[in-house]
Amino acid sequence: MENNSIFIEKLRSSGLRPTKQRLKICKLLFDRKKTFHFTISDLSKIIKKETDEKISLATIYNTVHSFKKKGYLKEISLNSEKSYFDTNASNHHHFIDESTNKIVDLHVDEISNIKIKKNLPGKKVKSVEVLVKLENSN
Amino acid sequence: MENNSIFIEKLRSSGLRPTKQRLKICKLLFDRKKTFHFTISDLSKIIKKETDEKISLATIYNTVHSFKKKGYLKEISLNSEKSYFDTNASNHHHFIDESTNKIVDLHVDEISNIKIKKNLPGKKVKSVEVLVKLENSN
DNA sequence: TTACCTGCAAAGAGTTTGCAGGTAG
DNA sequence: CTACCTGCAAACTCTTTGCAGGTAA
Repeated sequence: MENNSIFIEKLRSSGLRPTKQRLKICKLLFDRKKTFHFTISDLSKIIKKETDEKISLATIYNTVHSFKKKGYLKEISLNSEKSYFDTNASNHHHFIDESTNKIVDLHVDEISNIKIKKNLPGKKVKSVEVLVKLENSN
Repeated sequence: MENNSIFIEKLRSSGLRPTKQRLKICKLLFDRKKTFHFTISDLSKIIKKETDEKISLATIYNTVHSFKKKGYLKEISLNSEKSYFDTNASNHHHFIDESTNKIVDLHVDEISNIKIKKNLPGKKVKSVEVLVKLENSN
């Protein structure tokens, strides 16, 4: 499949064979400048719209989950019926606008340094995620 | 229904009539010293165990959601298949132990003050929620 | 050729809804 | 008496799984 070598490598390192469907998913997710926040059904709809084909849910789920496990995608902790994923896998936080349900990134240098003063025996901090909920300021 | 006046008031102020089932739910949720973190199915199982009766899911959902809307319960933003609720409705944060899925409160004075340095036009901050993910430190 | 992949459809899990009979006010 | 409530079951949504035919290596 020609010269999508970056995507092929991403797939292989995630334990996945590079197939036509998965390369399509890669292109949609990673061939963009800005962070992309999506749900599985968003992704499925975009695929159907942009191409005329449709990739089955099973394939989308397994590809997205493999990328998440490998660290190429991050899952966002919202309280929502759906799972949201983020193509920005670096350490950062989120705004969620509750009037529109839009998610916006909040970089670590846009928030004061966070220090946890309590710790639980036998446990260590794996990650600290901040969710800033927004509402209209009318 | 005798002297459960606090619960009756909680229900009425949430727009709900005080019924036997709802008073039972109130007792389980609010008649305790420590914060209680639960899912709807946890609550349903506890009711079945503690009493010999069973309250239908419809009733549990509508009562819990009314309490949440009124601000007596908080919903916790985890990325989980289920919704978690918290009987501590004050401003605070959470630890989530990913090896056991246990939730522990993190009080605001146990974390450094958080300052958001970015703001979005026309929006104001409604809440800031911190989720600290834990893993075993062995 | 072999192991893995795809698409489909069915199955699961959590949540919501419609409805007929029951209860608070 | 009326409006609201309960329990049940069906419906919905999102996600996962099983399987038969297809494809990468």
